[in-house]
Amino acid sequence: MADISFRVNSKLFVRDPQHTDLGQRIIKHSIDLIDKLGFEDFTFRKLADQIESAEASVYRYFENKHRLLHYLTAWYWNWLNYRIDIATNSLSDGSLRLKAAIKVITDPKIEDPRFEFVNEVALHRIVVAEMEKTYLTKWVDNDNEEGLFWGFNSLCHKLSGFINIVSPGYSFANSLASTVLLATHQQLFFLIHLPGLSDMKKKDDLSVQHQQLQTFIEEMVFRTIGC
Amino acid sequence: MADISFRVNSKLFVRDPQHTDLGQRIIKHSIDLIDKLGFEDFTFRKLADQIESAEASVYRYFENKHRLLHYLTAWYWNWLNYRIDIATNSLSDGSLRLKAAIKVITDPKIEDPRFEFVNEVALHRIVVAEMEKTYLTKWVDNDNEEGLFWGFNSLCHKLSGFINIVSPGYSFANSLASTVLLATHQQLFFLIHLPGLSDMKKKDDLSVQHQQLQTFIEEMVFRTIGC
DNA sequence: TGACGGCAATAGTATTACTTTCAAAAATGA
DNA sequence: TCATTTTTGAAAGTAATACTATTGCCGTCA
Repeated sequence: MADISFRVNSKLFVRDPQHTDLGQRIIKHSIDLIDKLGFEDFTFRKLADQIESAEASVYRYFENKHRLLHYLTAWYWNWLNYRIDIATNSLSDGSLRLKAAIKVITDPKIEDPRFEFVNEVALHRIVVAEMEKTYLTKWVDNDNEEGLFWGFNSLCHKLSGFINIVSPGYSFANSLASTVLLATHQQLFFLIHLPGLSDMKKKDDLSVQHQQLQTFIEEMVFRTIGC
Repeated sequence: MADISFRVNSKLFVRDPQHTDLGQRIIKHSIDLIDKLGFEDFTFRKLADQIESAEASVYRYFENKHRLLHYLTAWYWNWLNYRIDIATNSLSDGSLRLKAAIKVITDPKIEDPRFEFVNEVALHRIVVAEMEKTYLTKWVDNDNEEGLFWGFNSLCHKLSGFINIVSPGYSFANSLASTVLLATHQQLFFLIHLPGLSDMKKKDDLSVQHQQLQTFIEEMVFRTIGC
């Protein structure tokens, strides 16, 4: 198996967690713990207990828990970006590429054996439930200057690039792309917690839900840009 | 001037703030303070200092600051709902009604003299910056059971009702409506803080920005539902 | 051997969200 | 108008949290 890892913005961490045993345990167990407790109830103390280390040791890898959330979501966006590359690089037709990208974004997430210490299924749940908290803060402008949103930005621009190839005259490719990325995850949140805000149904099984989601998003994109 | 007020879910407060002097001061100054400090840095202690009252007194009106945010956002959604009613009740054509509703949602917000102790311009900024925090919590399921999202739900269903009149066969009216309501506010956030995610430009003046926003949303809705 | 990086352990700080208690003030109502 | 009830203010207290600071140990590598 190829030994791959994403280059994430070094501002996201104090010390790169990918290169040490403790760092990898921090990533792995923080995903499990945030998924289990929710981000608010998650603390570095609880994480340290879980990995049988000390609170101060976690702070040597991440400045605070907010930056750790940044790191995890950035990793997720990079992962989607990478999977879109794989799914689209053999396709030459613009519409097919856009369609393939939407499929990667809306498909149910399964574990990716290429990344050992990341549970992608749990991480996807975290992104659905907590992602907006990366930017709904008073630090958003500073965080953006430091490039902490590079992963999301980059994915967004990949999508808007695809959109503009299919429909060069469309004026709102970035807005549509960001709306689509957010809506995809928000609709999954609504489906579970606020079902009146979505048309997908809880009772349907996962694959049916995601099929409906894909249809909703695909129709919205292709009709909006005029195809 | 007509003395009107919205009936909000009584679970939103401990004691109805609309009926007492202290309650009205809490509403007025909490809007100003949250707008100024952001929701995280806003505390009942600071609010009490501002209105020259006591922290415990504020707790007699709202169980906690999270419920106060619920109250303010619910008020905002009710306000939009009410203004959509006014803007559409003379229109009989479905497309025109939908268009008018979108205009109310995307138009710049100005102060509404019908509501004395609410600064709608500041409240709109709060909704743009903090709204998602009403449901991105571990209490979301309980809050939903208690009907705390009734205001947003109701607005969403009004919009999806309009959508279904224009296009009865469209299957995702609720999802499209919720996506539109969120996207409208999120794009305004991006425009200010993460401009790479939107196509509206900071340098444009307010009315141009909102004109672009309206065009973006209107195109998205009408093309998606097939008109 | 010894300098150094990495880690554990402990204690400590400032802030926050919220509660409790009690007395004073204001509104109410007979 | 006077007694009663309700509402408010003031002050203190509690538990949890996010984060910091310090110290000293252990293993590695020059």
